[in-house]
Amino acid sequence: MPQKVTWTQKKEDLYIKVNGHFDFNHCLKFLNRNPAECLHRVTTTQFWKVLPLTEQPVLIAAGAHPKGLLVKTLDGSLSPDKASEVIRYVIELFDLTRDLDPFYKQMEADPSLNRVVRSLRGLRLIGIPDLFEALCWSVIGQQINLNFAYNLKRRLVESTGSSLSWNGERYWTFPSPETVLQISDEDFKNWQFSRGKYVYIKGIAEAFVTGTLSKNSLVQMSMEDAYESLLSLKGIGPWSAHYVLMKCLGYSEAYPIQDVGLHNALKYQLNRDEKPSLSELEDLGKRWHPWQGYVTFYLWHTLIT
DNA sequence: CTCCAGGTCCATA
DNA sequence: TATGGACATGGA
Repeated sequence: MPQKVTWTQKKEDLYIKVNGHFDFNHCLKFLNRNPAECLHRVTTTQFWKVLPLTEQPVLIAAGAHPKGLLVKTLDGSLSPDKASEVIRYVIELFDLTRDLDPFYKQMEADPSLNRVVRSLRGLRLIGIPDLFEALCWSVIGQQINLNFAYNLKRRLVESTGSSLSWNGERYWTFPSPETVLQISDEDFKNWQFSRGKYVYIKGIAEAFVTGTLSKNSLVQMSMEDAYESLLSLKGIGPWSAHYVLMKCLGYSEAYPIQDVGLHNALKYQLNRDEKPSLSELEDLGKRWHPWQGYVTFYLWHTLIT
């Protein structure tokens, strides 16, 4: 059962009350894990981002507040429609409707990972609410190290995305599918994308533009059907499909079993010399069901230096 | 120099 | 159905 989230508005401030476990600092640490991140900014106590809403982008600064989150919108007045869109986006971004009690109960019985999970209590799965962005990011991240991936994303976003300046800082949004389709292969090459990556990304953009693909249609399917739809896209394999199911479509049981980060984190946390085998990963996945995605995310968090 | 990074596709047998 | 190579680049 999803957990209830309530909120109140005072002028440009939105106070979101989170029921259940929530630790903003654990979330902030994950959001701050790479200095080359270009789609949001993290300061000591605040998370800053331009939200890509339907009418116009809105810059927010979010910080901890007793029992929840205080979201300040920083540019212009906040109509009721806009406010509820901001709320919806923030709820998805921080997975605020998830009831974590069953997850914690289940993991308490897990002798190997209960300490890790306990140490990150209140961490929620940080999502990528925008499906196009999530798909592109999964393609960009394939096979290469994360630092390089963040640089590729940054070159793409800072060359073709939109930006908004506030108080001397510039905030970017991910380019639209239409914009991505206009990018020349030459540009992608100069940004050091492999040919595979930009062909896949353009193909995905094409699927959005032609209406073959939309988040709206995927959320109405079963997880299995959504998985198959994602797999049918060139460049989206099992890892990417599961990545998108967990980061964008809200499936806590999505399980990117091929993920190298997951393998390494398990190796360390289980105190092994080798990475776990595929069959062991499958067994672990069965044990964690339906929280494979959450466990994976918690393990990713342990990799932050 | 070799191997590995948040994999995936394609050719070949 | 299964396996090998290519892909771009940087760091260990």
